[in-house]
Amino acid sequence: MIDSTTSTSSTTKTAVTCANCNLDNLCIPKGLPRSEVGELALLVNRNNIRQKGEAIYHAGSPFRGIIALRSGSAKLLSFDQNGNELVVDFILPGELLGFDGMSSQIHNCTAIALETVNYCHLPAYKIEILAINTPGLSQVLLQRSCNQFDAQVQKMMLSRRSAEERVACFILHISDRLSIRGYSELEFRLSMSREEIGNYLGIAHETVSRIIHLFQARKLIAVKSKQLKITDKKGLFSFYAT
Amino acid sequence: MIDSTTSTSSTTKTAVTCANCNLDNLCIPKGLPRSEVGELALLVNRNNIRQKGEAIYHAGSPFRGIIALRSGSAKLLSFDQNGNELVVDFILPGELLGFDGMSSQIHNCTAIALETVNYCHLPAYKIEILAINTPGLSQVLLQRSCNQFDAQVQKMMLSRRSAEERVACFILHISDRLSIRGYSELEFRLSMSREEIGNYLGIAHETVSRIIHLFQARKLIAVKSKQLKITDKKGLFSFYAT
DNA sequence: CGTTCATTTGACCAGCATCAATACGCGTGG
DNA sequence: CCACGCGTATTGATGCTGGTCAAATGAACG
Repeated sequence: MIDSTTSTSSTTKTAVTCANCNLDNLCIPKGLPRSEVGELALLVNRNNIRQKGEAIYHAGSPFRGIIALRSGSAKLLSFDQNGNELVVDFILPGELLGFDGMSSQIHNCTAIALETVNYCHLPAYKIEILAINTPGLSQVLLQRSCNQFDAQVQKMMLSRRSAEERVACFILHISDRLSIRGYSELEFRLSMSREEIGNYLGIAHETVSRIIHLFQARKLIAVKSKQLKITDKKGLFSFYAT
Repeated sequence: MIDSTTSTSSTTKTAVTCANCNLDNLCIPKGLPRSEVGELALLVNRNNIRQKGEAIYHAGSPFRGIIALRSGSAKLLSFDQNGNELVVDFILPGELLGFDGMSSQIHNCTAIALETVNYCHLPAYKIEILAINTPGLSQVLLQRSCNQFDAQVQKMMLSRRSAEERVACFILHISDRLSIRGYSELEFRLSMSREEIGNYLGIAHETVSRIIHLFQARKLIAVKSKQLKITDKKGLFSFYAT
């Protein structure tokens, strides 16, 4: 649940606002004029914390606004009628979250922290205020939400491909997203389990294991538990060029 | 391509505006106060026509705005790196189109008419004007675009299910969408080919044929070429309840 | 009335799910 | 510091779903 009363106040250390946040080129303010970033900063709740396994919001709960992950990662889940989890997406630092509740004002997905997360929260009612005072923000949010559309098309593409191609693409996609945010693109930690990867990609977790093993045998990657190192990016890439 | 110079002027018959259009509860104006609908009506290009097989816009072309289908249907395509078509969605009368270009200002999908279509067009630059004068519109567009997100989650669900379940769900989904728009929910024409259905559902067109045959044998549906009649809706429905 | 494309139907087999057993990693407590 | 236990990951064996190839039938259109 989004609940600012559980937030750690940011006044205990140097105040971080949107204008000086290290994510300011990735997060909501991207593309906003500097003056409007200032206005945005006044409306955002910062330093919300969730531990691994805790929910950021639940499916069925009312939409409370848009969330920007500052650190840590999360998974976005949906459930089928039998209660089976479906991993809709993984959310990495600097990425936005919450669009699944904007249409109906009720979330149809659940967001769970995969490790300790720290996030900012732009409350829903403030979005409406901003839409009037800060027309640029509406545009930015609209573009961001349509970004999700682009991402979904990519996912559909993947669902037509072989299990090997899906895993290769998954690894490269995570790598890309991390590198945009300043992390190493060749060596990182997969914060999600094999099961969650399989669920996300639509393949069995055993298949994920087998393919990761195969990629190691082919010297494309080196894996130690959740730590992953890409040793032959071109080799991995060649999977979806064919 | 969106090009209002090829439009048939609406002045030749009784002027249809957003306020008296029979789709006004489904299209962009849904949820807008009446006064704002009037403003919207002034900015929309009406009566754009495309014949079967013609493109409404192409992937790679600049985003020109949001489109609302007044009649006819269309398919939204993407292409993989080998040039294979991927049917991203089918668009039915009263539904909106064009969000795939909003994020980057370049369309990453191609929209093709499946039969003669008549559509309205809200130009991109007018969206920005409206965002200032008509704050409600931004909200509506934002909600609509996030609707797409919800729809994509449903599609991901489908991609985990068996071919039979996918076809059953596809038929029921089309039925629902048509009935919302006042068409018969039990008898309608599938304007797309088996190939396109298969492409959309991620299965081979032969499999689509086989399953449609199977459903007929089980008395769930009656099919004559592209004409389809649902004879046992509950039976079809039971597919994704299990 | 023939040409062309869409659809149907059949036969075969590959990819991946599923089931099962084992190994590994990690935290807990002795 | 090691032993135990539980969850995650790996690895193997088997079978089914649905893809692919091929041929036949049907529909649309000039």
